[in-house]
Amino acid sequence: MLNTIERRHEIVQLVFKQERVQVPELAQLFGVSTVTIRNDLNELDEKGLLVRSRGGAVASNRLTQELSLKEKHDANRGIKERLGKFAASLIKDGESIILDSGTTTEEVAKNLTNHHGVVVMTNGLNVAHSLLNASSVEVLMTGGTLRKKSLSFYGRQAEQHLQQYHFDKLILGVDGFEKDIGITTHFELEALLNRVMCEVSREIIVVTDSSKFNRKGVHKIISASEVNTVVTDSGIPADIKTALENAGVQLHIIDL
Amino acid sequence: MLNTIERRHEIVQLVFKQERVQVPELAQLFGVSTVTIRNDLNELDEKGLLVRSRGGAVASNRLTQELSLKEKHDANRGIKERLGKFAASLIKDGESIILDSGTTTEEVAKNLTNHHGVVVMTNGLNVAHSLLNASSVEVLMTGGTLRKKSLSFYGRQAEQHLQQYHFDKLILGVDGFEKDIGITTHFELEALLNRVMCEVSREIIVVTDSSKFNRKGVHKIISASEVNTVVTDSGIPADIKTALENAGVQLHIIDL
DNA sequence: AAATTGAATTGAAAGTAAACGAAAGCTGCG
DNA sequence: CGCAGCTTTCGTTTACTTTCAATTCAATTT
Repeated sequence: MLNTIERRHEIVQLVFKQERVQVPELAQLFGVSTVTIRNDLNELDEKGLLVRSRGGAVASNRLTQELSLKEKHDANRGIKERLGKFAASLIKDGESIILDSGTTTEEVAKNLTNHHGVVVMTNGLNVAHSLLNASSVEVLMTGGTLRKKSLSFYGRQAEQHLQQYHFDKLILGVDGFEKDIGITTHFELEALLNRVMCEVSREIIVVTDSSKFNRKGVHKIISASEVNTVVTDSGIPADIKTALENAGVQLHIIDL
Repeated sequence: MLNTIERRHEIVQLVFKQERVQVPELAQLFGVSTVTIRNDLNELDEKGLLVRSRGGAVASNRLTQELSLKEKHDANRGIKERLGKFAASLIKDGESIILDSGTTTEEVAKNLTNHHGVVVMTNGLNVAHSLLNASSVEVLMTGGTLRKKSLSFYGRQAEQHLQQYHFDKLILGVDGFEKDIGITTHFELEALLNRVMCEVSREIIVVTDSSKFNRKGVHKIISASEVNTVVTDSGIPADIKTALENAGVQLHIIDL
């Protein structure tokens, strides 16, 4: 039997997943009365987490935004968690690093709570958020213009800010990784900023689940051979694996 | 037998691991009364380490926090909401503004969702977060060094970033407001940044509940006469009211 | 456009489990 | 000893859910 918060949590998830829900459907699903469901829906509407409609509720934009992140999370969550955990282990106490925005790097951030004296620069709101609990990690942020879709900051200001520092390591999440073209992304400003990140970092670590290989976005960040280290899962295609090894890239492959 | 700190630590781990816990379950597990467990859970909820629910607690994340049944027991919350709403009405479509960090300015942010073409620069993580829903508001962030206690960014980088812009209005929340000394705060870097904010804005609007009058912090931001507009509640002391009026400051007083 | 109709919503009352508050009891420490 | 910080007990209060009746709503049919 779920309590109020859990039930409402589920409702929000459900509304997000299927766009709309109906009162009787929910009542049956949770084994409570329709009145209770109506109370829930009204409360959630009040908080802006969904929009009430007669007979049920529909998703609100806001949610779609906030959860678009969460959802991506779901698809490969398990993998990303493990990649994040491993990537975090590559960071030593006392180092200064850049954490790119994105769900994978967010997982890295979550695993930095026990690191000491680490300085983390990021352009991702979610990353900064995850680092709030890491009491001995200093958090810097690039600032810039917020792209709400990805909860991250871009723009000339962010780039200028980065150029005034130098970091030990950069942990980069990517949209696409092809062996000939290199690392790519869909959003131009992101590519620009990522390029600056690469410039001001001694070591470039790419963390990505294997689904990103042989995919390419429009905007190139850097070529594959410039990457120092890749953390990925065992789904990595064989040809890319050998190509990276030949290029002298250090590969860490996490078994699924 | 575990001591309080150890027990609470265990509780947090447990909540994290199994998503939810229940009071009787924990009471039995640790061999203490349910009242003690409830105290623990309430403490941990305050600290944001979990979210209290009736009968137990659930793991903390963005969603559950919003769902959290208990609204902040901040006595001034109601006032702040109203001040925020009013201050937001001072902003016209198309203007560019700075929103200082803080709970009061966060309330302003929440009321900007229906403004169009507004550009908001902020140094507050919570402000940025609140503006995620405002689809036609562009959000800029100063970046800088994160001060976790106040969820906001400070430092030279933030100041430099601001100096490259010019804004129509600055909405400032303050720690202290004295008629002779002016606006003050407790944290030096905040004072420095706020001073830059004042420099790059045409109009300075201070939003504060009346409890801040005749309190002073260590670091002065600007003197009272430099403020263009003050939004506060009717608890403002009479002498400050007349002093501000004489200084040509525009006063908006919200009735309690 | 008015009337009809069945579903959805609202409001009030009641039951139950949980939470709260105050006072008293423990425990360890200077 | 006496204080401070937890913890317990116990009586009271609150929160949540349900039931049931009354009302509103939306979409037909007349």
